[in-house]
Amino acid sequence: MVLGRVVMLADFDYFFAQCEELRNPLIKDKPIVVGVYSGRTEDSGAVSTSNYIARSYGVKSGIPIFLAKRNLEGTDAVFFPVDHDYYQQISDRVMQILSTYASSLEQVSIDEAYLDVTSQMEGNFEKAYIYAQKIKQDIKTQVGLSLTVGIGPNKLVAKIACDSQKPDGLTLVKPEDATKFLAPLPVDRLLGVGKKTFTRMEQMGIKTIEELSKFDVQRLIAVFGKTLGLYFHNAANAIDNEPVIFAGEAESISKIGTLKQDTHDLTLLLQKTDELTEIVYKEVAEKNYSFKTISIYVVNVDLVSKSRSVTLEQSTRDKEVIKRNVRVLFEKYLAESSLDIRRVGVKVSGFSKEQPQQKQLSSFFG
DNA sequence: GTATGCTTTCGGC
DNA sequence: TTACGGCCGAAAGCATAC
Repeated sequence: MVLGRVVMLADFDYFFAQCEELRNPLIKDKPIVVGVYSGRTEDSGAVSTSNYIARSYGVKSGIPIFLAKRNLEGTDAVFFPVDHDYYQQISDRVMQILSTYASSLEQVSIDEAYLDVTSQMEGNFEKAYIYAQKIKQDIKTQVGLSLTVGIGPNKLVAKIACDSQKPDGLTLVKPEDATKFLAPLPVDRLLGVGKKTFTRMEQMGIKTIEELSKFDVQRLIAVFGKTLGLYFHNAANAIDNEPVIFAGEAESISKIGTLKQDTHDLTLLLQKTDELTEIVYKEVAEKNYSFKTISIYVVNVDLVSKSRSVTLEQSTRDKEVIKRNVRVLFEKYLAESSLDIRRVGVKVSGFSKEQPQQKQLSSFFG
């Protein structure tokens, strides 16, 4: 007999800021802001995460640090630069604990993971609620962090359940309630529905997931193609068979940095990207990857970002190949755009573990 | 025509 | 009135392959 799946999404609350609270519990009642400082001026940078007290002042992820300071003027707010190594250590600990509760764990980011607990629950959703409370309590006791859990018959429902109540939340959606739960939500809550698709669906008279679920499949297929059309139809009907599987290594490695001064000068730009390349290369070499695609990333003075990339004929693991291609990409880019540049980045992707492909003599004789 | 792959942009955290 | 990170995968748009 095949059990219906029981899937959880565990998502740690305001993770970076909560880690700072953990390190220094005395600041818990204050607004906390964790930000990335570019080093250009005292307060140049952006907010990465803030606790809920800071959020009540409109201080949220992505806003400039100077704005956060202005909003929090007169409060006893505390500001921290991101300490990624520390957050990673905490993440490793909590993920390790979570993994003991599941048959499989799929980490989606530093603070988020899916758990397949079907066999632990024997398919029983009543048990799952108690089980999730136990997990939350265990993490609270062992590590001291709060998290939000969504439970559903698959990843899709678990994710949306999780989003529905934060922080320190626990939302359970039974299989028989799943379609009812999704019905009133706007279609862009579904993975795969971005701005363009949202607009297209809107024009077709589809705004809610319920409307999408009732829409004729054949017409969906006619508009979006077989794969996407079927996917949308299933998702809207709370059907999702994506397994919870151990997520492999990252698909790309990149490094971005803010320049001391805005510039359009190739030599100055390459000076910076060479530094970034060294760091990227070090990580790629440590992981023993070969890579096939090299990209540059540019943020102009107007804060508009652009990227350019090349894909090589053959994968390589050569640092000089990165530098050569970054140079060529920048030469081209600078000829196209006359704006001064504020930030630059280097990215490699298209990884393989093997040595770079080369014609093997043995194949001649095989 | 549909699927696949590559490039660029978008958006979440 | 200005001022503003870094990283990732998803989405979108196109070209080419099947």
